[in-house]
Amino acid sequence: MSTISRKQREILDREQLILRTAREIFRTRGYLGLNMNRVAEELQYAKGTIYQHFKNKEEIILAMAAETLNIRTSMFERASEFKGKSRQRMAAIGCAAELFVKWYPDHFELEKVLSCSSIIEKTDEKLQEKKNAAEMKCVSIVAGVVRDGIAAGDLKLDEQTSADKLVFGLWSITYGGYSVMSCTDTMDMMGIADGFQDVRDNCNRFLDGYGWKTLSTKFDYNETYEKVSKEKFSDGPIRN
Amino acid sequence: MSTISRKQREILDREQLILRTAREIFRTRGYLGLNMNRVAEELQYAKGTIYQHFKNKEEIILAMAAETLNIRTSMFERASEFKGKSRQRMAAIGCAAELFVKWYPDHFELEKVLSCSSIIEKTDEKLQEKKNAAEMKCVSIVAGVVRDGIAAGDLKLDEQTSADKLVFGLWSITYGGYSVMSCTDTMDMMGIADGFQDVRDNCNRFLDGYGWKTLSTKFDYNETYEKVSKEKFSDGPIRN
DNA sequence: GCTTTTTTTGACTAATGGTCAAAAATTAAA
DNA sequence: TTTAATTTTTGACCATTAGTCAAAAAAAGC
Repeated sequence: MSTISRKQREILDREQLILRTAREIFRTRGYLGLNMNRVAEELQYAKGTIYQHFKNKEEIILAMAAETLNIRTSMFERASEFKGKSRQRMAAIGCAAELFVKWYPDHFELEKVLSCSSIIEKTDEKLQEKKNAAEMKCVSIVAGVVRDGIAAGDLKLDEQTSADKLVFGLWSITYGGYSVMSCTDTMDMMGIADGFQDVRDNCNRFLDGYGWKTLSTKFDYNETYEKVSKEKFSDGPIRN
Repeated sequence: MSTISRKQREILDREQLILRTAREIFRTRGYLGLNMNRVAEELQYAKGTIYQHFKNKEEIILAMAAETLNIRTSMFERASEFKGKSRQRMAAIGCAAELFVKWYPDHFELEKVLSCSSIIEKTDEKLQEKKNAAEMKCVSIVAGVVRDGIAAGDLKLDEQTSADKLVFGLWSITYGGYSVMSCTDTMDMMGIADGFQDVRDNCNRFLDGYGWKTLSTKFDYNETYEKVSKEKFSDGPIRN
């Protein structure tokens, strides 16, 4: 006999159902096309029932983002377990980040919406913290590899440079790069043809700048990407 | 005798008035707090009159962004005229970018809103192109300095690296960095105290990675920032 | 002056957000 | 099994905002 009733289970399952449906609506019609009426109609529930689960559509979006961020976390975790020198493990995480963007292209759109302050302000702080926690985990995985690099003597940071600053830099290059990529106009304008490759290379040069061994000018990290992709992520995206 | 009538002038001026008012509303109440009713009420015009100028609030936001982007362009132009070696001129543009973010903090919020595809899709393509043109100018100023660096022999790029890729990288670091900074939660999470300094440093290390002379490990570019700030931007923000 | 053209207005419809009392379903007690 | 108490669901309802358009007002032309 389970600890929760059949009804309770039903309600819990419905939460997933709502998120799945909302994801589909968001994917096809975007932020402005997603609304509580439509979700309710699609699922053949009354509007009030949906409101029992989420205060507003912004909370649905936040919950969806938290969901995919958790997937990203597990991808980062898996990547960080790649066997190799510290900088190769960093490249492995880069590979995970790249695959994540390719596999879950909608996630970025969610993030962009949630970055608007008047939108995120409509959501409950508790829910925000859930998303932050997921992001935090990702950050700490990256920071862990940086620290491993330092411990192994592959990377030496001076007084002014903290491991966090380096993580911040990588975050900026990838987040910024993928953001710019999501606007084709800007990409054309900049004359960037293969954004993914350029983000890789820019990360590498950045790490070269901090002198993290082995420098990308001495070692082809694209090979590592290939290897990680095969070894760790050959199953393809996790669907839920 | 002017070529346009008094009435025509009045209408043209009102466009500015609308943008100024909308900016104030957007600044205090954000995307969701800005609406055509409020703008009309604030200006004591009928709603229909506002609609004569802008199809919807998204177009107002786009127009505001184009306006501030033009200011940024002129700041970049001024910075690129700084007398010094190529890499110092690049630092000068970094200084301009930093001051722009500090002086016009609302602009980033506009950009975040406009990065949401379902929002930007509501606007007229002609208007989008106006904003893109302003951004394009900024990009080409940066690309110009990169090319100058190559011409002067301060920077040597290999086969796989185009000047554009380098610009893309700088764009990613600054855009990504400032984006992350605009969310205090993420900053705390990452343990970043002085984001502006870290963006500077990360840009420098990135350029070091590409070997752009003089390396930041050999030269203090913070001094250049100071100098540029005094020489080129001592008047403070342009208000309109 | 009068006529034509342009501009402004705000009442109107439509769509969405969000609430809540009543109805239906479920669970607990007798 | 029946009845009472509790929980969940429903959709009518109100408020807000988007967007339209015929009529009124203002401006321009003659």
